[in-house]
Amino acid sequence: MATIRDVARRAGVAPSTVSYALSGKRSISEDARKRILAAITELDFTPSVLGRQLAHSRSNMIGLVFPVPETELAWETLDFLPTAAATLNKHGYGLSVFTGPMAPRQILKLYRENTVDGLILMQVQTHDDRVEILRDKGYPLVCIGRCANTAGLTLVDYATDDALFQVFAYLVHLGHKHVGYLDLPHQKHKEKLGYARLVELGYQRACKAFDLQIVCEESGGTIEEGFRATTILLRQQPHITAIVTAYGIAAIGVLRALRHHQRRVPEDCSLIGISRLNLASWSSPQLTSCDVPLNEMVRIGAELIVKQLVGECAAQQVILPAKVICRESTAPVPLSDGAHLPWLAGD
Amino acid sequence: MATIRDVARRAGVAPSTVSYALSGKRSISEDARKRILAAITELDFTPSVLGRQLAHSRSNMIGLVFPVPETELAWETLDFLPTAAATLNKHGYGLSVFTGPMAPRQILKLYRENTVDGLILMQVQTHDDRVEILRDKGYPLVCIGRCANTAGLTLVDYATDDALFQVFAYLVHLGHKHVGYLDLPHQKHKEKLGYARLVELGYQRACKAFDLQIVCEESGGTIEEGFRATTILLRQQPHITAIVTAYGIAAIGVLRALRHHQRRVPEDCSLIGISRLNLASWSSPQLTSCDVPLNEMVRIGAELIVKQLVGECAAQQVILPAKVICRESTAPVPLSDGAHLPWLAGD
DNA sequence: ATTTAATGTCGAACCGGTTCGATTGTCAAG
DNA sequence: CTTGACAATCGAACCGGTTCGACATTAAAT
Repeated sequence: MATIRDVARRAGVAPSTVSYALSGKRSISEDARKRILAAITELDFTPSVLGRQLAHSRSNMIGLVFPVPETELAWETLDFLPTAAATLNKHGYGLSVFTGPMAPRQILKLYRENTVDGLILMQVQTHDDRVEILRDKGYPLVCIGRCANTAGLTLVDYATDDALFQVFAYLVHLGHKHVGYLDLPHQKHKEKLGYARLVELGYQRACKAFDLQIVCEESGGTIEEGFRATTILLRQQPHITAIVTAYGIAAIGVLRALRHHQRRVPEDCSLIGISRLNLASWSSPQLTSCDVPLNEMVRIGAELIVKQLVGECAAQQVILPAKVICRESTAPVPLSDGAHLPWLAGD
Repeated sequence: MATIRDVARRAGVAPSTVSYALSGKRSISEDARKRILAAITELDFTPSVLGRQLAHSRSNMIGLVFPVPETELAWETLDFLPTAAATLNKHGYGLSVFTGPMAPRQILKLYRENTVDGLILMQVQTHDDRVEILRDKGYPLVCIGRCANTAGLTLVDYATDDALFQVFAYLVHLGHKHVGYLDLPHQKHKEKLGYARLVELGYQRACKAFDLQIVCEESGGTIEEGFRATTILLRQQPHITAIVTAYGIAAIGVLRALRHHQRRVPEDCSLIGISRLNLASWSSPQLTSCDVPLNEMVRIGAELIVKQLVGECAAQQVILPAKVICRESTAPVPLSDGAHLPWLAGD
């Protein structure tokens, strides 16, 4: 493979001249430029990125770090990955994917050994060591999600709290009074995912604002858990006319449980929550929900990390607004006395 | 940031000695090793990967190339991406994601400028320029999927042809006679996806082997297309008791269309095909299908590309076997005369 | 005519590890 | 007492671009 020195020799100039001809950082005579371009073509020269990287001590790589999902399928979609790749490529950066639970020192190492120039960090926790350390060192960083102390951080998040509030508001608007709520599991709360904290906040705001009879049951983030929790809810309070879940894929389990217990959705029972777009629109019936725009969030995150590296912006915090998207899983509270539902016949 | 020369000075040895101490490629006295390790700790030294990369002319990066899906949601899942990342990391390589339609020269450039040491290429077409060129140059490459001429290639694929055959065999086994088939659209055939060719092969094998009345309709790979095609199939041949689709997400559209036309699945009409695991198990009813083990395929692909780079293996071709996974969307052909189906009442 | 400025080019140092050949020291075999 | 083999270490070259300071040439300003 030809090097810049080969090109220089062939064109009868110094290597530095070739470099300047390519980068345009100094002016070059038309004559020299022509000879250099010819030499490049003849030698089929492609500059290696490795030399540049070493000279600049930069890898031009952005890392995207996200932990392994609890269950293999819990990621409703990962389409934000190609989105991130495309966005970064557009700006001359590459996307390097890191997965699995990474200790803070492993993440630090990525910067120190120049594996990446910056990171996009997902699944940020309320108190996140990784964020603390990186902020401390001043390494370029964009968080997807919020931690407790966001001072000086660049982050992109979704108004999850407002989403949950809106979900309840929408049910109230439809006339529902008896609502089942699939709470996030204790374990999640303990892990203190930023997400979980916001869900809790929105829930409590809704409880205060609306006069609803809410029954609660903890549910993990799997189909099975959604099924189990729904079954318990229905046993506990057969009168519920709507179920709220903040944990995307568990909604599938809720749908199954409702069907299994002969509740039609949405005629007998509405289902609403927070989910990913494709999960909501692939299921039958399609789910009315606040769709988390993870794709858009990561796209913005990618833009922000690039801006940070170019140094053209201070810390920014972008919170995307929540909005209920009406699909097929919600309806006004049933007017019927529920006579066709055998378990309510005795009422 | 401390360099290897700083460490050497501090430990009172030559830089090369430090390098050897770290790599173990030459023996080092216990005394020197101790001093070097101490110096590393004191200086908080982390070797930069950039120097090593330049010295070796290797980036230790593997690229994963896959085209943009035709519609934004056509990727039922991308969970093979974290899988690939984890597998490669385990072997000391990084995963770099490339997306969008890449011309052969762009891909060539990735190697020439040392952006990647090897590639995993997805969505391989029957006649694929990219593959031809890379094979020609002898660059390390693993294909996910098959092209026509696989000589000298390392690839991982799924026995898609056999999958399609088994799908029909299973329907025959259940006693079905009138089957609707959602064919891949012409456009796809023209693009000559390796996948499409195998589907066609399996379909024709099944047509020959079984005595089935098959009605065919082309369908794109979207929910809407699946819905549209199914509607046409039902109009064309109301007697069909089963539908086969090879295009994952279109199955969702089929389910919707069947419900819309008052066909219960699987009581009135079975649905079966080829799909991704999570698509099949998230839908209601869960789909009986041959699950494409894309995750496993990519994992194996990652292992193979590493082996290729280490040089410890010749070209290998791995074809994962197909198997029908019975879920909820298939049943024996209905014995009833279909009297409850108004459009068959006149029969 | 002389200073000043701008343009074009070169050479060398540098980025941070890696590796080869040479050198020195030590111990055992001849 | 040599000679040979092996262990431990050093110095220098190298990987392939980038960039700074110096220098030469030419054009514009005084």
